[in-house]
Amino acid sequence: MFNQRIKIKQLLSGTATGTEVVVMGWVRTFRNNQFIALNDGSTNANIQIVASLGEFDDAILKRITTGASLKITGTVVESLGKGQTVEVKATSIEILGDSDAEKYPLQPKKHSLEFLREKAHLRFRTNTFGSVFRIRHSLAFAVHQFFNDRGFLYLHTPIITSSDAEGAGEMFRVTTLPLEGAPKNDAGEIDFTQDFFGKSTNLTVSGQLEGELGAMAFSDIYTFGPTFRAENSNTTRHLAEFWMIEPEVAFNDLEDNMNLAEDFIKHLIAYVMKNNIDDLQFLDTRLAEEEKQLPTEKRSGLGLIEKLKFVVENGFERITYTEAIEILLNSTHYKKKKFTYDIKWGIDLQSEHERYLVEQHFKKPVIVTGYPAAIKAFYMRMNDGCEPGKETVAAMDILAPGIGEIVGGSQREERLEKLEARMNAMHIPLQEMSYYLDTRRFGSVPHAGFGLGFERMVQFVTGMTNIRDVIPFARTPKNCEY
RNA sequence: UCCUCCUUAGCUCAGUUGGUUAGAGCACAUCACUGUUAAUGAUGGGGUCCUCCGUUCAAGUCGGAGAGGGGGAGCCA
Repeated sequence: MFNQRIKIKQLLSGTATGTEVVVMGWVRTFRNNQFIALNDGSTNANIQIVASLGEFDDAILKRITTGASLKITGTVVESLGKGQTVEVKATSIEILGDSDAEKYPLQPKKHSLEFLREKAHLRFRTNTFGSVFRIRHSLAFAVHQFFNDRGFLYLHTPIITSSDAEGAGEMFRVTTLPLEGAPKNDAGEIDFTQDFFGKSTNLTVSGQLEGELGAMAFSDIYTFGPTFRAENSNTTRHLAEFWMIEPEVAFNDLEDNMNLAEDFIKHLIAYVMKNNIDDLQFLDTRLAEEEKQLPTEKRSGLGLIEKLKFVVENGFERITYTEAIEILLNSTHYKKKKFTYDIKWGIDLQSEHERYLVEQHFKKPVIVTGYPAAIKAFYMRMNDGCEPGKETVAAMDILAPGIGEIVGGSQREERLEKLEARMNAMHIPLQEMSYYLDTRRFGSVPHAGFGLGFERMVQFVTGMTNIRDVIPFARTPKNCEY
């Protein structure tokens, strides 16, 4: 058997001195022709391998370059140096893979995130991305743990869908028809009856509608899968391909929904704080150094770990849309005319408004409920007893410092007549959505759910400011490498 | 899609009112040193100044167009 190695994380967590070990990994630095900092991705901490002078051929030593992969056999010993408590005194060094020092792009120095973004296949080997992607993994695990512990069923909703009425954004078409000379029907339109599925299909923009179908049988379901939006969005918080978590719960109202979302977010953060504290500490330090470059007013004030701790330990602020508008209208920020966009009841809150509420006014996550019906999706439940012209829906958005909207959700409209009326008003074809309306026809129940953008959650927990740095291979307009 | 900023060595960046041979640190190579912590010291190699067009005696520097990237906005998660 080739692989009898010990992982560096395990080795560093208390292997007795004198133990014979095999370690494998990639060279981070090679100092003084004697000291190899070896990393295997299990942790940012390197194990120092000592290649004592005179014990190894120059031909081997020359091949120990940054990025090269090694198999080391040796003994765990107490370190004579100051930077580490233990090290491995090598008895054999095997070069598994050479790395041409002149051509290897990563150097033992700080690289810009922009540069590393273009070297996405190698950036995993850096401390920053090592930490980010270990945390991303932990968050994904914690998602499943949270819902499994609560008896939710993980429902796999389709990636390819024929439903185009969700209205969540521009869709990527899926077709096997030829680009040139696609078959046309009598009306001169492309004839999708000849397409692979016999109809027009797209990549999903949300699993919610299918999720609702599952919730109407299993009571509590969640989805966690890739989602695709063909929006021409060029921002630090949008991707064309991203992962979304969408729980859908029968018998829940809006308040249950908010409680679930808040518990969920707190669970994710607490899990990472428990299981990835060394990675968080690395990112915390990194962020603090980055913030030193910023002018005082742009600094966040709280360190990364402090911020996470604060979120876990404090309740999210809960306000209605109407209250939010009042707060904004009464703010000195508004009176000094510092908002670009006008504020009045009925507008959709702009980024600057959300940021003001979260970062200036409350300084913590805020849940805004009861948005005007006119600016929200058809499936959201109409609130009863609204003033005419000021109809609201049982929607809720969770706004987080630094990234804005992290969760969007609602209690769904379970009353068939009201739902149909709303769909008609919004020109959504009832015929195509007949399957969806069936849930309201046969044993409809109050239910609610939300969507959480997984990458935005990773951004929040890691403090990374650009969403392209929290997904292994980002897909954005005009960019689909790898 | 809109606004704005940027593009000089492998990387990070400097480059004066347009002026002669475009610099630094790191990286890389060679040598020295050898318990180093992004090792150190010496020496050396390394440039389509993003591309094209224009202004000028002269363009890395000024103007225009294009490409790529960053930040912000809209759309949203």
